[in-house]
Amino acid sequence: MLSKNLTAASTRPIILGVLKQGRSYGYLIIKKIKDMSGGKMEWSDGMIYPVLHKLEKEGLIVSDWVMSKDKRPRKYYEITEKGKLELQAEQEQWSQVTAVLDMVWKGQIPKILPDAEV
Amino acid sequence: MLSKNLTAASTRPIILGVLKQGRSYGYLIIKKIKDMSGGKMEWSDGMIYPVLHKLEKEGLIVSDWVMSKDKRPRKYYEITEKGKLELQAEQEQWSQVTAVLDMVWKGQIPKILPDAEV
DNA sequence: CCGTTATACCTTGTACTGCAATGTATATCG
DNA sequence: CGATATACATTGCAGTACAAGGTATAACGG
Repeated sequence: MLSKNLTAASTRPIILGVLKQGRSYGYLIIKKIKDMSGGKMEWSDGMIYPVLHKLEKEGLIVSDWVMSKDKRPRKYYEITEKGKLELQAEQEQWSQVTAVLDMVWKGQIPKILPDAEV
Repeated sequence: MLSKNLTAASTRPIILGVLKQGRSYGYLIIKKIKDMSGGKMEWSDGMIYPVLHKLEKEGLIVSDWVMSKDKRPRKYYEITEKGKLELQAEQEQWSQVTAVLDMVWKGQIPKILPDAEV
C-alpha cells in the first residue's frame, strides 16, 4: 500500500507514460498499471478519472469516444505534444528526487557541521 | 523546482534518512539537503518544522534542546527505532513506484488489449 | 554604532486536493 | 437470475502543505 502522497505524485507521470506508448482508455490503463507493478498498485475509478479529466483540461491529453466491438462506448485518451513535454519535465524532477533518495538509502549524507564547530 | 506532490512525498524519507546517519537540527538538515541536491532542493523553515513536529508526534524521532558553542539554543532531532522501521517501509514503497516509473521512462508498457480484441 | 546577513525556531490560515463511495449502464458467465 | 466484469462519472470533505510572518540573537562590514 503506497502512501497517499507517493501515489498522488506518481499518478501523472505514469498515466502520461502509458499514453505516450499508445492511446488507451481508463479501464485498460488501470489494468496496465496493475500489471506493471506486479499487482501492487491498484488504482480505482475514483482515482484515475479525475486525474484524466484534469490532464485533458490542461491540454496534456485529448480524448474521443469510440464504440468497441462489443458495443460498449470507450473514451480513448491520447497524449499531446504538450503532454510529452510535461512528461519530460516530470522525468527530470523524479531524477532529482531519486538522486537524493539514493544517497539516503545508501547512507551517504554529507557531514556538514554547524559553523561554530568548523 | 519540484512539484508540490513530489516534494511532499519525499520530505519524510529524506529527513528520516538524514537523521539515521546522525542526529541533527532543522537548520542544518536544510543545509544538508541543499548540498545533497546540488542546490536544487531549497526547503524553507515553514516547510521543514511542521514535518519535524509531526514526525516527533508520531514517535518516529525525538528531540532535545542543546545550547551550542555560540550560546544559541538548538533543537536536536534523533531517529527512533520506530522511525527506522518507517524509513524501511518508505524505501520499499519508493522502490515499487520507481520500478514502475523506470518502465515508463523506458517505454516498456505492457501491450494489454481489451477483451474483445484478444 | 548601525544596517545587513546569517543563524535558529515557531505558527497558522486557507487554498488546494485526493479519492472512496456512490452512481449509471450493460455484457458475460455459471 | 445473480454475480462478475466491463466502462465512465461525480463529489463532499477530511486532510494538508507551506508561504508568510513572527521572535531572537550573533557575526560582519562600513
